[in-house]
Amino acid sequence: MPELPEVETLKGQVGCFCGQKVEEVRVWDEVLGEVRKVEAQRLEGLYRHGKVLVFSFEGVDVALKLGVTGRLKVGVADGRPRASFLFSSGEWLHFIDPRRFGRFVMGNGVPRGVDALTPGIGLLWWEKAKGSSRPVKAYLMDQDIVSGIGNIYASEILFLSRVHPLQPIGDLTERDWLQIEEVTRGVLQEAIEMRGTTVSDWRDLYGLPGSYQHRLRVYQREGKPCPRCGDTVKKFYLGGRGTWYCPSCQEVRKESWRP
DNA sequence: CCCTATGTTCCCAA
DNA sequence: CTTGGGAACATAGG
Repeated sequence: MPELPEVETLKGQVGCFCGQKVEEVRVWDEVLGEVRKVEAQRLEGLYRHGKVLVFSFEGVDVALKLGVTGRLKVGVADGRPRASFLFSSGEWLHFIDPRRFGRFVMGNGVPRGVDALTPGIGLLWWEKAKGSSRPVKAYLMDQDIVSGIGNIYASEILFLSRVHPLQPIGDLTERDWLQIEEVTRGVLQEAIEMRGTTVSDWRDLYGLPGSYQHRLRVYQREGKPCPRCGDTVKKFYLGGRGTWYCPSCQEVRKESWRP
């Protein structure tokens, strides 16, 4: 799951716990034992940086990294929680995470790259891409440059930008990057409005799936027709991750001159 | 049994 | 130094 739109969805929904005190913490997976420190503390605010949701308590910030299958559920837990929090309203907030890659990081979580919804990321991408031959898909997913984009949205953003996933980033122009920024913002905002993408585990705070999966153009659509030109969507692996694209719409561009 | 899967991090090699 | 591949983390599902 959890890329930027899913985490933003949770942030909005968890907002109802702001101002409340944590009456009790139950830890079912001792790896997460440190999170007991929030007991008896008031939740003062919530913010999101990339894929990380930060709970700001009176005395400490707790950054939640959801990993692959992490999610939050209010009320009755569907699945076995790794940790549960009782708030003063009497409601439980459960952290469910079958693959157990998620973590609570105590203390001021160090922000990494710039959040993907920050205006100006196109120019940032352009500046940092100069002279590099990295494939653009890996670059969009590099959380140390711009944080929040994962495997699903990277594929969709590149399709809508008409850029091949293997495109060397140093050969893209300023204009290309500004276009990619615009597409990125559009995709992420639309996915937030649709409460994220449920292709397997993702559910929102109330246990409901998102609906952006119905809007996917290429992700996990190998062999199906491209929604723009009708050609067949292809798949390959990049960095161990499935990568989908339309071979007609997304061609690798190269500079006309080479040093 | 085999393969795949929304994330991150580390090691190794070209 | 840069980049890609693979493994590890751990589990579920087709």
